[in-house]
Amino acid sequence: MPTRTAAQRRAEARTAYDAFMAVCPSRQLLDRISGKWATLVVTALADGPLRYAELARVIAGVSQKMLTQTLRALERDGLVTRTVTAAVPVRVDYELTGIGRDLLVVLAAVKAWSERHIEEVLDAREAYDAAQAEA
Amino acid sequence: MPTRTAAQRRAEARTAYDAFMAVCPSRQLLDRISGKWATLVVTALADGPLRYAELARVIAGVSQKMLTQTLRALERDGLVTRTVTAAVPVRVDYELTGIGRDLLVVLAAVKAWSERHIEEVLDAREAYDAAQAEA
DNA sequence: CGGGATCCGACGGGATACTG
DNA sequence: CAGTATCCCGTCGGATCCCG
Repeated sequence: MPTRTAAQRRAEARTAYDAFMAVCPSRQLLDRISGKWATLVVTALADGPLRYAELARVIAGVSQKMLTQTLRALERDGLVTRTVTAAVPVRVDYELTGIGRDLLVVLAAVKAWSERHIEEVLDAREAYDAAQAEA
Repeated sequence: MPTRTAAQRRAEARTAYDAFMAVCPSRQLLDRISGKWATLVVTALADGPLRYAELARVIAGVSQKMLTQTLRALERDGLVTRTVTAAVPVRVDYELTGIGRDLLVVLAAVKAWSERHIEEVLDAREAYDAAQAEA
């Protein structure tokens, strides 16, 4: 059961969305799409559809619980499609939607940034911790 | 006390960083910078330094605990500087560093994406929930 | 003003076991 | 293969009180 009716939603929609506002739905969305697992899942689907087990392999260390949970949330938000192929055993493919590919561009930049700047951050941490230790 | 020595870190650094790998430090960094509070704090500092109370006001709904915790983490990672001006009462300013401004570009895109696509996502959710309800 | 310290509930998230 | 269900623990995160 949705917490808001479509009419209520449309009324809200007339005001600008601003994630700095506490109750703005765009902040909830920000909470969703930012975050480790969403970022890794979306970027993992960059080169086309993947099966569940393939995703689990690409994203090393993810538990099935978090993988399933994240995929469901992304599917519900219209960012990923879930295609079941009846067979034995069953085959399930996940693929980015149009809007999902749009998000991919943004999230891929975040992931790439982490990988590009991790060394500087590691050095900064070392310096910070050293300064704290002497104090 | 750091969990790795500088020598160990440097040894690791010779291998490429890939956030898809479970133990890669860049995934820890991804975990840090992705996430609601980090994104909001960094983007809030886009137009220059802000005081603690100003940050708390701009980022509506943030508790002091999370604001302080997030600011400390960003400072430790070298993304934000903390400047204390001795006075009564004390004045503390937070400002993005060079690398912090670099991150801002990426995170601002994430925040903007949320605000731009929230309506489509809301519609997708409604459709998804409706489909689930009838099943 | 800019926090630190503490308590506590809620949820994130891993491990394991079971199913169609 | 692709999940679901359950247990369990750690952390997230808010509320409150206190301090320099």
